[in-house]
Amino acid sequence: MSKVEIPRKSIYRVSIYQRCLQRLIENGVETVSSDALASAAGVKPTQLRKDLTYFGQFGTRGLGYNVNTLSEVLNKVLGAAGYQPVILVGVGNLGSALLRYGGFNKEGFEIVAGFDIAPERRHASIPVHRMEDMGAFIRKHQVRLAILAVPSEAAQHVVNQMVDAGVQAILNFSPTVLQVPEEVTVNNVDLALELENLSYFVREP
Amino acid sequence: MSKVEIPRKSIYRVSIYQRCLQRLIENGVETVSSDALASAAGVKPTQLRKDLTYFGQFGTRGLGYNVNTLSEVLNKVLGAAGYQPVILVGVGNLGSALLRYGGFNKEGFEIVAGFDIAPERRHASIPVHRMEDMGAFIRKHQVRLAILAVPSEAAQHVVNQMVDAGVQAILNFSPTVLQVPEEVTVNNVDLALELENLSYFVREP
DNA sequence: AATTGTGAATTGATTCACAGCT
DNA sequence: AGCTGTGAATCAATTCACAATT
Repeated sequence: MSKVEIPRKSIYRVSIYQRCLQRLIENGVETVSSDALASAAGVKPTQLRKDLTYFGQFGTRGLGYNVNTLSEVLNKVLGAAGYQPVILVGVGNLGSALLRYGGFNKEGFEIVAGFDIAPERRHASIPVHRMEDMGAFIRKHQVRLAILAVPSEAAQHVVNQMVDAGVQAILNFSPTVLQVPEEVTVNNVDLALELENLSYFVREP
Repeated sequence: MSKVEIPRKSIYRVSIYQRCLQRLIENGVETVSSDALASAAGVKPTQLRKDLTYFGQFGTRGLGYNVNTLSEVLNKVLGAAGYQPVILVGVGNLGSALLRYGGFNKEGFEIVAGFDIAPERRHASIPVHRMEDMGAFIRKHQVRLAILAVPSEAAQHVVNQMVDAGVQAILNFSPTVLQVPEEVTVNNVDLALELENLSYFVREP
């Protein structure tokens, strides 16, 4: 078993490196040193190198990394190679704001459906279904990834249904701590909390 | 100098504790143990206690914490006591989605104005001004907190202006690494990255 | 000469274990 | 008896320092 336990933070940073590489490709750059790439990503070069060693050796000593090769490798590592259907559950204030913001629909991701207790909350670009149909939909379309934006009270209940139906990863915008089995991954994004947190750092003149 | 260097993660968690306390208050609970509060917040009780010691001693041995007292203390600690005017810069796709989502306007925060290069992007609830007027506005209204949702290319430039004018903390939704002087705090929220990151954890059946 | 890859050292965060109050 | 507060121990992440490679 090669479970060497890769730190979650490393995986996070790999996504950042990936984005920087994309920009380099656009600019026609062919080779990049750990030094240059790290500074673009806002980390120390040793950290970048250490992060990469979790996945293999991709550089050439004395030279650096081939931008295209590295980008392809990281793509594979991140599993971003294939297509991922995504559902968005909770099409209220925040949910529909997230839909309107198109940023999720890129590079292999597609929000294929919304779900809400009040599905008349219709949305131009994607169909919004009734909550009761979520489980069946997940199973039918083999959805593995879900965005959750329901009120806190409903969150845990909805998550249980999702997980039962086969969802493996959840991007959670509801301000609650979710209980999930350990094979399911949750990324929490708590917008109000982020703002609140900042006010600690605002000090008087 | 009492700079004991409080870990940023602790401050983060304090915001979470605060939210759990709020719920307890609503339910009329008067006292809570570190054990109970920690499990509500999804952390270990020792961690909660350790976090609190950075700010003082608020509990009664053998009993627990008084919910009201603790909540007030944490409020003060987080600087959330007063009123904070907030500006939102970049009223495009994401920016206006964030405005529509009302979640920021609570507990002492108020989004007082938006700024955009194309200010005709008018928005029902708040005035959207021209970008050139941002600096003056920040100075005039003593704005210390800003939400940034401009395209990556523009982000650093806008941030420089903000910081010059006196902004001390930025909630950054632009997918870029921002360069700021060390007295300025940035919280990054990169929605696309969060989703991309999750796909690493989605494994085949 | 430049730059990667990595074991060792360091720094930081979490958890333990228990003394100290109530 | 119950629960907090905390120094000491452990665990995890980062950074250093340098050998290996082109």
